Amino acid sequence: MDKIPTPLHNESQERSEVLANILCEEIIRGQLKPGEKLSETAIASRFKVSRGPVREALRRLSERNFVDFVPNVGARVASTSLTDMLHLMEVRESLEVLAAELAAEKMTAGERSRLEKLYKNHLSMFSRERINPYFQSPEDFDFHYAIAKGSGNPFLFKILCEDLYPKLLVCRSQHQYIKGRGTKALEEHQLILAAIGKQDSELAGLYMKRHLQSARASLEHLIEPHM
Amino acid sequence: MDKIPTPLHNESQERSEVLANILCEEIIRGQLKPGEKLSETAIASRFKVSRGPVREALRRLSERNFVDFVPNVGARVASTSLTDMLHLMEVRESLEVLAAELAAEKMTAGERSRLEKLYKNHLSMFSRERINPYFQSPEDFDFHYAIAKGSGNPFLFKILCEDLYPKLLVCRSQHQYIKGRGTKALEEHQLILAAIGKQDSELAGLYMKRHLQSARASLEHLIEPHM
DNA sequence: ATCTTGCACATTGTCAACAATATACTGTAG
DNA sequence: CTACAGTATATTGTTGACAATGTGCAAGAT
Repeated sequence: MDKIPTPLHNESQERSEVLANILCEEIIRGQLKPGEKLSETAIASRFKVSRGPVREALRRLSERNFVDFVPNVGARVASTSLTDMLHLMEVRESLEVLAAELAAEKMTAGERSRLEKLYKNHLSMFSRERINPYFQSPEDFDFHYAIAKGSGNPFLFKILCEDLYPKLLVCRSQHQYIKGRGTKALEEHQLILAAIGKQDSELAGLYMKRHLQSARASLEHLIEPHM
Repeated sequence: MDKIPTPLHNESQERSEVLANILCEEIIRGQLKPGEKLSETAIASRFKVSRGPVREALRRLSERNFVDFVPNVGARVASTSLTDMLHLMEVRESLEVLAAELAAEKMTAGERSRLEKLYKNHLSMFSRERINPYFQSPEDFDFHYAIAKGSGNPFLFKILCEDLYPKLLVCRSQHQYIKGRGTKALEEHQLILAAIGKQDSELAGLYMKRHLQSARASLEHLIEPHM
């Protein structure tokens, strides 16, 4: 017999997980503003659930640093500064160089061809609508996801894709940071792709380093004037 | 009026946090075996609290990957293989090189002298009781903590000190992995310390890389035979 | 003998009421 | 008018009961 799925009820997952995902999404999309109070009762009544699942969801988000949590006071949407973003990029750079090196060593032929297909899709997409800023678009992240996965290191993957990238997305939405490093980023991807194709680990790492360094540099330029 | 603090009640923190810390500690110490079931009711009655705080504590631990959690089934102590440990060391290496480089650039004179004092304590301690394996002892981690802190990058610090190190401790306890790389590790620390003292970022990174590579190598030797 | 089927049990998920703590307000003293 | 104290309110923390789901056992069919 078919189930009739309602937004929150009747799902196979537990409510607290669904809630955490929804709230996380809303924080990333900027619908929940940084510093905004996350009242348990308010959220509970909004989603028509009791406070129990809400509390568990908020605990999870706090563990992942999407909300600041103060005992007996409550949870607020974590606000991330541009300096935070710079720190994140610093860590990201170091980890993605490792990911690129490992990917060059360990990716299977199938994974490599899929990465190439991904790149070609992005290329044709970008040539059609060149206004669209490529850097840090969902497609840009796709490319980096694939490499993180290809590293074969599940911890590396988790830190990059489940911690760092979402956090960067939050930063971006909180600062309307939409950089149009389109063509340049694509060219850099091509170099990385080629190095991985040749299974040249050092080269892949080097190009990845340059790729992210230039991204970080353009971010630093954005910060300097404000100081 | 003075409060009479009972183990769990009357603390300033909330119970779920205290519980999470206790359970985390027990997992690290190996008192809770990998794969062991963590029944909510059992834990609740053991600590004389209701299941609510226990659930929240387990959610937190699951978010930090100390327990595997399956909805509607429950939580179990996460079991980590030696391969996991190798993956962790891979990530650690990359991040600590960054930390050492940043520490060399950014540590204040005060922080540097404190690091040196730390090292000298370890040195004298080790010369007294040289049986004690230094590598991965609490003291060894102290040194790395200080460098992670000195990097000035809070995210880097969090990943290293709150995610990676605890996870490594779990691995160690689950495999009785106690390596006695004592003198060698201390010598390596001295090189790192000197480089940081000279504020030579590249050199500090290089020595840190070698330090962790040799640690990882000795771990790999441990794994090979089992394959 | 082995595989299903159904029931009983145990465990987890959710809820609503109660207790403890923090916040906001109001009135008073300086 | 400002600063402080005390109280009222709102929010969070905890609890025990109830509902939903998963697990294991036992009886019967193949």
